[in-house]
Amino acid sequence: MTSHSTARPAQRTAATGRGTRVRGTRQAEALSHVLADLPGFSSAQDIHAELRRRGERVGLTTVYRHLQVLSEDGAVDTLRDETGETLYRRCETSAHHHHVTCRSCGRSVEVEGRAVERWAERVATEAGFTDVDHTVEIFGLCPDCARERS
Amino acid sequence: MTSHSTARPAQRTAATGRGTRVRGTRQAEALSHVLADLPGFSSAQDIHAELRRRGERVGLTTVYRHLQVLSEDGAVDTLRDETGETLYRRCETSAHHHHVTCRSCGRSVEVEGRAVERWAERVATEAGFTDVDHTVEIFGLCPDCARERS
DNA sequence: ATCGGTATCGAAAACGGTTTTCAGTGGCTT
DNA sequence: AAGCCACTGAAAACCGTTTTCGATACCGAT
Ligand SMILES: [Mn+2]
Ligand SMILES: [Mn+2]
Ligand SMILES: [Zn+2]
Ligand SMILES: [Zn+2]
Repeated sequence: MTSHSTARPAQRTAATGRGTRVRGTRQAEALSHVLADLPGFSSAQDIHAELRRRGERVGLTTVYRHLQVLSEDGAVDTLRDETGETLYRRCETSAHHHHVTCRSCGRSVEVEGRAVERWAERVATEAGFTDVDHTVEIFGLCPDCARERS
Repeated sequence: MTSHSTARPAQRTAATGRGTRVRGTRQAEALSHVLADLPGFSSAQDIHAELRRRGERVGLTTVYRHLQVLSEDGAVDTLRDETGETLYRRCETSAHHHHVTCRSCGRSVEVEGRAVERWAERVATEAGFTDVDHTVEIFGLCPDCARERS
């Protein structure tokens, strides 16, 4: 994916004053650009490192704070890697979906499937559970990493 | 860890014909009993607390160590809750499976389903990924907790 | 421009689960 | 009895993340 997603619904900040968060500040803008460029899931610390590489001066605390808000707003997806570290990636759709993620480089593809949604709902109901929710993550080697490994 | 690459002769507990693995020590035995009694996923600290409640003197470090080994051996299942804490539960089958877990009390049911296995494999393959793996967790309210809540 | 109020920043400290360290203990074999 | 060595556990380290709190940036009002 190329950068510059432009056509973003835009957060009325400078426009209407009392704006929603994110955007508006130099730090939020810089973070937004990095997120638009990173192709896969990255840790907060990796994102912070990328900001510094670009010459942006943003505190790690600020990175964490923005990622948390973006995550709550559904603008970024999160997942935990095997070490327990939280990884972030810009979200491309507002619909419920899951990810196929490369365990080597973090690149990921958003996928959806009624099959797994139905299955989750069914087995939970059969077990007598209500208010059902689920987490599904698929990991593998992306084409590039698989090629590089052979 | 004390690896020592050489095969560990620590299998002598089995030599006494006592049964499955990890055993032999007072601590391992006590942990085994607690795991057998706990009906759902519990944190290492909860398990440690339960041991103390029963009057067993076992160090928290030892609890972590045994749980890690049991987990690697497939004798206990693990999952991470929303706070990132690792939860443990005795595993009842050696076959690949998933869990429907109560987000209120931790009680859980083991389930399996070819539908979700096939779906995961399919979407990953369609995305060009290889060496595919997946994690699936279903959460909800168990009958008891649902009743209690209304 | 100046002032004041408020949202945001960020370095440093705190937090909390987990792992590592390392001196001691105790079970087994000889 | 002696020795080997896996096992133990209190204390410290680890490390990602959150909290604290004084500093700074932003903005409207004067
Ligand atoms: Mn997404
Ligand atoms: Mn499965
Ligand atoms: Zn890759
Ligand atoms: Zn329950």
